Amino acid sequence: MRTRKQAKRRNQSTEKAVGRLLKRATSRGSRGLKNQDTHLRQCDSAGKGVSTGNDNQVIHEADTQSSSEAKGVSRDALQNVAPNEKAEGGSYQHAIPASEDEMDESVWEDGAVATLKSTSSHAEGIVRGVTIEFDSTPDSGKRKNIRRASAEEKELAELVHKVHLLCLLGRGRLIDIACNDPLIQASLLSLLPTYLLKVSEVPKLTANALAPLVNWFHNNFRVRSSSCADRSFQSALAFAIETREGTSEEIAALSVALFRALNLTTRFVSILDVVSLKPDAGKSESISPDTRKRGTGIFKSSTLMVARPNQVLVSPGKESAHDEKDGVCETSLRGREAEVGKPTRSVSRLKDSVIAEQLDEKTSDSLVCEAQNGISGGCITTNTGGSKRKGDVEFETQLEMALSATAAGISKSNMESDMKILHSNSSTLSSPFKRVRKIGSEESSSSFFGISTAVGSRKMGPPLYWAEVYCSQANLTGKWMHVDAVNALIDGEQKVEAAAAACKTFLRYVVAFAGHGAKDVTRRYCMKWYKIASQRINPMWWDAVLAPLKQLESGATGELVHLKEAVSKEHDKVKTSSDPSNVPGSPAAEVSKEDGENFDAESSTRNFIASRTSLEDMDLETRALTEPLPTNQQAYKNHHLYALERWLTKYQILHPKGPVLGFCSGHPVYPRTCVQTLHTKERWLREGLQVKSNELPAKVLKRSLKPSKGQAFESDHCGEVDRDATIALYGKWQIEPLCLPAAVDGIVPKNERGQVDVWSEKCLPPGTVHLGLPRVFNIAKRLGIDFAPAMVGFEFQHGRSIPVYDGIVVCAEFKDAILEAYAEVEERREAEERKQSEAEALSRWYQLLSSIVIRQDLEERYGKACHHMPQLTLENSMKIYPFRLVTARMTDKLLDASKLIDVTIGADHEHVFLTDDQTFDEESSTRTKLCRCGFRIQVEEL
DNA sequence: CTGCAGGAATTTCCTTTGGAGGTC
DNA sequence: CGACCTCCTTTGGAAATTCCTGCA
Repeated sequence: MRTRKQAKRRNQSTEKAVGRLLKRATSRGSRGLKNQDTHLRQCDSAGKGVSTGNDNQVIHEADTQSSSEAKGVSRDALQNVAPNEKAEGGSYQHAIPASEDEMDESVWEDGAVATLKSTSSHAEGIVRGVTIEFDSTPDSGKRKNIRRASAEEKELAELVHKVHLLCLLGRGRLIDIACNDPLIQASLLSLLPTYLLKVSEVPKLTANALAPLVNWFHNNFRVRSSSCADRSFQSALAFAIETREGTSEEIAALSVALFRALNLTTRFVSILDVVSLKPDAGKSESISPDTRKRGTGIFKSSTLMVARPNQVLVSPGKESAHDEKDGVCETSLRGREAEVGKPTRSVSRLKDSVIAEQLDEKTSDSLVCEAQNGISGGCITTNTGGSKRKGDVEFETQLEMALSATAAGISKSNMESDMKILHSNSSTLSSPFKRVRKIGSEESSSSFFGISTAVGSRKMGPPLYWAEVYCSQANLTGKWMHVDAVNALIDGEQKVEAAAAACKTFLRYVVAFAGHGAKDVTRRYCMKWYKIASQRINPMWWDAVLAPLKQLESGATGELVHLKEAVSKEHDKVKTSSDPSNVPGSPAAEVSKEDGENFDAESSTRNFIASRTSLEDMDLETRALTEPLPTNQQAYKNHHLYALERWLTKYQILHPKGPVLGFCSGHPVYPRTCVQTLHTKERWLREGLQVKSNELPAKVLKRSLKPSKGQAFESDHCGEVDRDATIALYGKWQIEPLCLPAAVDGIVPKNERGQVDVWSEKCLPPGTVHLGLPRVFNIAKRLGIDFAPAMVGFEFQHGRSIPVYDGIVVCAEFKDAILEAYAEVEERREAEERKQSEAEALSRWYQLLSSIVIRQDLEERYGKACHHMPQLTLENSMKIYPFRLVTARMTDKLLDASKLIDVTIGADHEHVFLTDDQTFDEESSTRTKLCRCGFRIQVEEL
């Protein structure tokens, strides 16, 4: 729109200029054209897009003029140039502008003229530096970028995304395998102080037990940014052990190897930082390597800087909570020191460093203390002693939320009472919204309370790799514990998302690798699934890819877990709560179903044995069902769990309309499972379903009948007769399997158009078959069998939708008879066709050879002087002699066409082509035959 | 600076049941 | 005279998606 407006404005100004041109007659006649010229050049520059921008930049740098001065300079420059013009032509001295508008215009025009005419390099430079295109360039450049990605580009981007995913999966497996390397594990064990070896002996593993180990590791291994790409990952790991430093990937892998060496069930977890699924996102993504590089650079140095103070501050064998706390606090300190120490490149780094310096000026001690105070609370709640309790609490809240999200009956009363209270308390609708907001903020503040300012700031790189250690005692059911040895973080799964987000890394795929397999554990780390859902690949594909890997992973880590009765009950609850949410086609729902079944089987025994895998699946599923309500309305547009009525489409309805799960901006939030897609009767029919009798339409749409161009006037006269045409829509619950009238007495039941719509086999009336054969209706007609044309769809041609037919529908009893007759007829037809084509071939050969004979005849009669006989080929002989030249006299001389291939009769001489005189050219597959008389013929062999 | 809401631009999806004129 | 073939104006409008802008 804006573009059009601008174009319009430009046109208007051009028109004005043309008008003036006409008024001012000859002296300034070129003005309007020049103006147009300028516009053209502007357009050109717009077309150039980026390159123009660069040019300008170059000019800009050369001039060392700020853009704000450009206008002023331009005028000055032009004024400077003007005298030259005067001196040369002098005709411009009358061009004193009468108004502001005109002055601007003259400046533009003269600018262009001056650029063209000026010979002084200095002036040229200035003028060029001020070239008018400058103003238009950024705008046009921006506009050029707006161009949408085509379907092809999207497809390509998706392919690239998939390939990248597969590569990263492969990489992850590679690392996982390297972590199992006995040599690497042994080397790590040899470095480990003996007091830490006892970790493996702890029967009931918790986060606390891991803390000293993680701290030791963190203190002894540092992150280096650059990697040596040449060597294998195993040797890179060995080198990293030797030097005690490596890439964050290597360090994380080493931590995994160490844990595995200690007999801990451990996974290598990685964020698959895959290229975007959206083609245009490549542009924004292209920045990300920079950020990444920057991040890792700082990260690396920060870690380097930390090592020392860390050793001073943290003594091994301390209480885990303190260790953890110190570790975290120091990360922030590290970042600060790193910034001071490193030269800065980008603006943000500059900012960071400024802040860092400011921070540095403060007393670092107090800072550290503050940080410690701030963080320790979170750390303690997260990690010390409370991990078990916290897990329980989490589990309970999640269960509650799952129930409220899905099981309508249970939570409805509570919800209603809540609503009543809310409504009685406030007259406005905004209050429920406020409440939701408040809850949300409380939640977020509490859950992220423990986040260190460093993890999740840009000072550190995105946490791309970490380990997951199975802690049997971390939860009632056992838990996969997030262990980030690089950043000395344990059980910080909630912090990962924020940390990644701070580094502009999307948490789209978090994959855990073990036992040569892999499992998607994104749910554990991603709290806002709706934000990443659209950035992930089609889940069907992803699940299919992961299925075999998941099995491998499960085989390696999925030991059986003995559960207490209480736990199993809770899981039953989870199962029931997840059942109503089973949306067909949603893989998550399918998983939950399977789990439910598994669990049924398992809980039937008294011991309640479940595998770690199924427990984890259940945990992830619970998380999937317990996402907090988003606070912004737009998040509900494609939210997998919740829906707002305002985002429903024309063909959607809420059924049942409730329960209300909360409010967003005053709008009630419903479970997504209540959203039903409606269809017309015809549409349901297409799927082999029909609307139950006596069902009223769930929704009635007004069809806006478009009056066609010819009818436009008529409709004016007729008023709004056609306007109240409606479309009746029905929902899934109003549908039953299609029962069409069965075929009776060999008569096919037909629709009002005398045909059968065969959208699928389901749409066939009972007792009939679809014979999708060409020309079969002739047979049925001939045999006197009742049939109906089978319409299989529509295609658009010339602005109309045209039904597409494919064969016929007949009663099943006639199928064999028809097929038999059809085969017979088709055989006859084919024989006929073959005969025809043979006859045609024969006739063509005949024509060809007659033409050759004619030629020969003519040659002999009139072309005796011509000694060298031109080569006759099939092609040019056909070109030379049109078929109609074949005369009756010639035809007499022609024998059987098949014989004529080898023997051609001339007027007085019969050519004989002996096999000895034949040559064959392999390349062109042509055989050259020679008669003793010198006549030569080339024949293409097939 | 970031996130959100609303609007504009653009793409995708859904709908849908030829006929006049010429030739054989 | 009827069967068959060819050509004609390219859907087209609503929903969904994406991008931009202004605002808090």
